[in-house]
Amino acid sequence: MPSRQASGRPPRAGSAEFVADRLHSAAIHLLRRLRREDDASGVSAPRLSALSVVVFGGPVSIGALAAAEQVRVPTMSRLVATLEADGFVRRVLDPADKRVVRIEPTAAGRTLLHAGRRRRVAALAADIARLTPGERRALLESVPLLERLAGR
Amino acid sequence: MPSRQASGRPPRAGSAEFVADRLHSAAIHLLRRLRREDDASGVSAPRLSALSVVVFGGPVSIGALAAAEQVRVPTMSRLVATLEADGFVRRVLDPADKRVVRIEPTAAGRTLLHAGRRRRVAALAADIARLTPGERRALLESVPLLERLAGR
DNA sequence: TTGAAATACTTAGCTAGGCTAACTAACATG
DNA sequence: CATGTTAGTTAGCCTAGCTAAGTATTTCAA
Repeated sequence: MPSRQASGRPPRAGSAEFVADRLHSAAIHLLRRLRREDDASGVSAPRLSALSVVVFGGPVSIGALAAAEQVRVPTMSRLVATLEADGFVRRVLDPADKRVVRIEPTAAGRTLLHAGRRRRVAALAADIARLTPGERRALLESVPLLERLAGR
Repeated sequence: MPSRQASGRPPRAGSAEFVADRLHSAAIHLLRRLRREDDASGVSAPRLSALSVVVFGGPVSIGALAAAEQVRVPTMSRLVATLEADGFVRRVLDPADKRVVRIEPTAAGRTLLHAGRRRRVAALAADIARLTPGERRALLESVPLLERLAGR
C-alpha cells in the first residue's frame, strides 16, 4: 500500500527508492494472498519451499538447507522435524561425518511437492494467464531481477 | 529455489504456471531478506505497512485497515494495540458512531514511518540502483502488475 | 418504542515460523 | 589427548496469522 505519496520527501517516481518501496509493499501483499491459498491446500510456503530444495537439490544437510532458505539452523531443524513427522522427508546420518544429517525426500514428499505446487500457485497462475501477452512478458522479465534482489 | 526443473511435468518456460511458481519463490526470499533489515531497524513489515496506511490514508477504522492490509480484524486490532502502546498511533472514538475507532498517526508515528522506511529499503534500493537502466525499467514496469496480482 | 439483528471491535486461545542461547555429539589438531 | 570447532537439537521467547466468543453500539421493523 505505500504507493501513496508521503509528505516529507517522497521518493521520485523512477528512483531506486521508489521502486524498492513499492516492491516491498507488493511482495508483502502477494505473499499474504498466497498464504491464504496455502492454508486451503494444507502446505505452508516455508514447508513447500524447503521441500522443493530437498526434492530438486538431492540429499542436503540441515545447514545447507537453512542457508538456501535464508533462515537460521534451529528454524530449519524444526521445519525438517515437522516434515519428517509427516513423512515427507527422511533423515539419514552421513556415514563419513556422523555430525551431519542428510535430508532426503520420501515418495510422499515428491508427490506432495508436485501436486501441491500446482494447487498452490493455481489461482495466481490463473490471474497471470489473464494478463495480456505484453504484461506477461514484462512480468517474466522481472522475475530473474527479483531473484537477484532476493539474494539468490 | 523452485527455479530448478521438476521431474513429473515441468511447467513450460513461458507459461503462467512457470511465472507464478518463480514469482512465488522470489517473493518469499525477497521478504525474508527484508525481514532481516527490519529486525535491525526495529519495525516489522506488518507494523510499518499498517502505519503507512494510517499516515497516508488519514484517520481510518480498524476494519478498513484490516481490509487494506488483507488481514482479519482481530489481527489488525492487536497490531494497532502494539502500535498504540509504542506511541505511534492514537485511537479516537468516532463521535458519530461510537462503535468505530478512528486510528490516527502521532508525530512519533510519522517520524518513524519516514525515517524507518528509508532505512528498511535502503539495502534493497542500493541493489536496485546497481541494476542497469534497462533492468530498472523492467522492474518498474512489473511493479503495477505485481500489485494487481496481489489483489490491490 | 422497543427488542432483535447487524455491525465494529476486543479478548482469549491456538498455530506456525522466525529468533537467540545453551546444550550434545562428533570431528580435527597442536 | 585435550582443546577447540562444527553440526544439530532443545528450550524458550516473540510476532503475526487465525477462529470463536464476548461487549457495546446502532439500526430497524413490528
